[in-house]
Amino acid sequence: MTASPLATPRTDLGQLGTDPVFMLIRAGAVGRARGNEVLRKMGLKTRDYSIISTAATREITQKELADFLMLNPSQVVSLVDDLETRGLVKRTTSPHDRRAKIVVPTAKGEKVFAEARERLTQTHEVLFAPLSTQERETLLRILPQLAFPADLAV
Amino acid sequence: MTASPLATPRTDLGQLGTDPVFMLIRAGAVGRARGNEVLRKMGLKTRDYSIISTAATREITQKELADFLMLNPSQVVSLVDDLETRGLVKRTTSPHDRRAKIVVPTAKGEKVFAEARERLTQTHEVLFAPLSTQERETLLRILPQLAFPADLAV
DNA sequence: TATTGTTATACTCTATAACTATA
DNA sequence: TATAGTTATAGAGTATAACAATA
Repeated sequence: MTASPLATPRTDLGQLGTDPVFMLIRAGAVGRARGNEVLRKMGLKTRDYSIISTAATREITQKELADFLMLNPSQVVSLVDDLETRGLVKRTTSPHDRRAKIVVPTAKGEKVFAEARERLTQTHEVLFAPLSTQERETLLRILPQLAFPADLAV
Repeated sequence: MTASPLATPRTDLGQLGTDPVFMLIRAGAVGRARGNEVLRKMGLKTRDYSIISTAATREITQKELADFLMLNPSQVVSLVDDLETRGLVKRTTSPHDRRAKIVVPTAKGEKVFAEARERLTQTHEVLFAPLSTQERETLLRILPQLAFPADLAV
């Protein structure tokens, strides 16, 4: 058999191997790849999941989704269009601001969300298997500070 | 003034706010955005930096770069083409395998790398400012395991 | 006047297939 | 036969500008 492409870097990572941002990006890419893989048979991508998941647990407008998920507003439009066509979410006009559209999951969307969430949680077991319980706790405490920096936007 | 788009999520993150992979992706995106911002005046992106940085500290072929950076081989071709045109790297044929091209930084490339590295290190000071010394150490110990999983490729 | 969502459009990034030269 | 690099091309993702409705 041929060696894993990841085996070599593991022994000699070079300068980037000490760059925390590079590793955050790569770790995220690994996780996203696994997520897309496991969601594919549901016809979803992690991007879709991020919309449904947020809409299912928070009242949120498209503008807020764009900020939260670091997407362009026009991207949110087409993502929500697609999810709406598939009957997973619907748009409702905000009672406080008739310009804003609140994205709400349908009953079907809730089911899909629950299943997708379950599948993704299983991938986490694998992804974070190398970490001790304490390391996982530390990571969960650290990440929000890096993912949502207090100082202004990105 | 208007509130930061990141202020709201900070108070109520919804379900994704507890998803470690989502936060890895977002933290990486925040870091990359800051990196691109600070490298822009050098005419570089973090993608270019990742090539130069690795070539400057390791003997590496284009194929290995593709695996290490999770890029398509054809992407590496055009990235290296561009860097070579700008006189920052050159290609040399591997003495062990005449198919393989080793990417080597030029003297100019070394200088650019050193300056870029300095600039990026400064952004890290800001990005990781919220973390204690111990948290930073833990993070640096954890990340390689997530970024370079032992089990096969992505 | 400014903002949300929308549309159209351009731009960048990524993936696929076919080719060459080497192995 | 298989692999590294290359090329051409298609597809997916992202960014920009203009507009209508609303604030």
